[in-house]
Amino acid sequence: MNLKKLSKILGLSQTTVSRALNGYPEVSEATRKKVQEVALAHHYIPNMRAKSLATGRSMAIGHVIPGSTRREIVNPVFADFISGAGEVYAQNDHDMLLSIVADSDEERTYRQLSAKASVDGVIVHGPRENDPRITLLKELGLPFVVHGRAGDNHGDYSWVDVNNRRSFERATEFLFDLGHRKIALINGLEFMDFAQRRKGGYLAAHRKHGRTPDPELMISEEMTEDVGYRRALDMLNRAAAPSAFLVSSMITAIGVRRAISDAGKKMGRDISVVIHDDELSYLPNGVDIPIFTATKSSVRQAGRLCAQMLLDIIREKDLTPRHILLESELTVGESTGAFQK
Amino acid sequence: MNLKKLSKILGLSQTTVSRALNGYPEVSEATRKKVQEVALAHHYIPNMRAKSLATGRSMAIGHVIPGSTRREIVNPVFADFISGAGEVYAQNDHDMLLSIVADSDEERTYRQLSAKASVDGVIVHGPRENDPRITLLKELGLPFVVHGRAGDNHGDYSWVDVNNRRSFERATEFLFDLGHRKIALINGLEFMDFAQRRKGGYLAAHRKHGRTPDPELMISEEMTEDVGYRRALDMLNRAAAPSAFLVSSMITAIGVRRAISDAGKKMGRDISVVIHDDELSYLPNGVDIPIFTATKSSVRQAGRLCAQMLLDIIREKDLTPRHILLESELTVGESTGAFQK
DNA sequence: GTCGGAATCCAAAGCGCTTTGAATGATTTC
DNA sequence: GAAATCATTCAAAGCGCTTTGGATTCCGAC
Repeated sequence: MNLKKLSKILGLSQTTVSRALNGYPEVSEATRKKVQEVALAHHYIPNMRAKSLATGRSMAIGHVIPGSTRREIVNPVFADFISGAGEVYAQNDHDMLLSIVADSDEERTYRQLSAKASVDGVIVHGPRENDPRITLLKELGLPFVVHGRAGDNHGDYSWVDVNNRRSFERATEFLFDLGHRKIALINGLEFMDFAQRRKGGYLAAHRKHGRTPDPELMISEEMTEDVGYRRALDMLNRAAAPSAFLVSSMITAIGVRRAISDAGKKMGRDISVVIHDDELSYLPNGVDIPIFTATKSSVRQAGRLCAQMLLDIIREKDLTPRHILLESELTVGESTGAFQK
Repeated sequence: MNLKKLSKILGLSQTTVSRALNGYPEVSEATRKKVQEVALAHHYIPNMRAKSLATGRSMAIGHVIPGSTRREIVNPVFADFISGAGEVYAQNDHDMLLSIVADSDEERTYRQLSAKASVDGVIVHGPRENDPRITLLKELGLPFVVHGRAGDNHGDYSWVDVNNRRSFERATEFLFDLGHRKIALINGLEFMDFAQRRKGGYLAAHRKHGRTPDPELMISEEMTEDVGYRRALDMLNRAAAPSAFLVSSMITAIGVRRAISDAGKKMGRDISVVIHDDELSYLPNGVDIPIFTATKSSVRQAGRLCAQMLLDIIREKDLTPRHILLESELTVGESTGAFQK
């Protein structure tokens, strides 16, 4: 079923049928009703390819995910993010186009997405400091929203971010207040912007308390379970073992917890742990009482906000930068306690 | 830059330029070379909307994910799956279209996807027994591949699945051989096909050993960490506590491990655990020695196979059903040991 | 009566590509 | 040397929709 056939059935022109269905005022209410009925009865749904070509809008948003070296796609954090974004797209009748690409192909992918005209805008994931993608997208004139920020110069593009620096500063201070002095930081990959900010917060808190952190206690790696396990175990076996861990992700923290347990210690009593909790659906931080003390911020909600912001930008055709800075909530759970000599 | 301009620059017709770029033989090598050079120099990439309309192929594959009640999308297993599929799409110049929809809208979404012509085929996720989506897709004539199977009648559609029944039968027998008799099964949601098959394997092993499993030890729920924790803890506190757990997912197993630890027991010594390991990138089952004894099968690889199968079906225009049944590997880790009286 | 303007509707152009069917030279065949 | 063949190239139609720029009809107003 297509427009041509449908209008033949109705005895109307394609123009009128198209207008009737798209809510234009130049068509009488009587005919509009009739058209809608017949369209429904014949399961008529406009061919999107044709519609896109005619309108110049593809009604789709692109998400380009680094897939090989940096395995962002498999990061459960990402899954929750696109789940939130997808909700918004569904409500607004948009599609989500996912491209999983090797790092080296990233620029080419964006260029293609823009030239092929298969999307109306993109969400940029996992920004690094001074991320080249941002310059590229501005040059291409393709609307975009960054999930996170890319370095200090973040006034001239749109983004949604968590106040990572503040979160980790507070978390570190919280541990200081409990009496901890040797606090390990198990962070995400060095070149990720959020990791830099979190480190910044961690360092700021140390400065404030007049202390220099032990560089051996600060590590930056991919946020997998086994990294958390191995690194924490290593640290716990050192002479200058930490009494507390500040961990960038729930996944890594699960590894840290395993390490603590394997080292014969008890989390919350012998060793304190504070995590950043993205409120992952499949890894909730306890049900009534939080398992981990955490700086909490829903990444699913961030996905919703990014998507909504991008759709607004596209609809309003207004590229002036918008920003949303989310504050995390510090929730105290069972994984922290006063420092035991 | 578009075809029209490009052909004007070249002093050729659109026909010739199009053919030169698409590798048709009716164009001399000299002109083809020239065309390719100029196209590259001007960053010419054909507009996909127009190309789709003209060819009738959208070069995109749809993945429809239940998003609200059943939160499949946020299942980390899913993330690894689409990562594998995405690889194959990228190699074959296809896009991935992700639709996250409420369960109630699922049928409508498939109809739309088909009518809107925005995809050339779809992957069906999380099949239930006698899944209505399969009938629908056949009726619509939209090529598809199911990840998993939907009940016993699985000869007449294409699928890629793990031999779940056999996996869990072997795993159960493995525990029997170690002397365990009270074996708990912490399974996925009842109506999911894979959960049924795993239960089937678990029951078959029991029958073989002439034992009836305690129904209180068999649970079916969403595969989150906290479900694993709460259910395992409940069971461990019962009079007739199990000595071993058979767990459907790494995520749930992490909760089970936490419960065992909280119950003051040691996994591998006091309580044995066997899991199904989908080889999730962010939750690897140990690096050298496996943490958990597991029936192992890479879901990322399953994603690759599904994608490749679907692309083949579309390319060959041959809808005759194809099947791949993957066998899992039983790897013995540190989470199992002989039954201690 | 005629005119102007609403209210409806329509024919046809256009979105950027592929593809059919035909034209143009160049080359071969008899 | 004319006819037939081949290698290249092109003009134009078509994919299914939107949208521009009229047409047509029907009114009340003058």
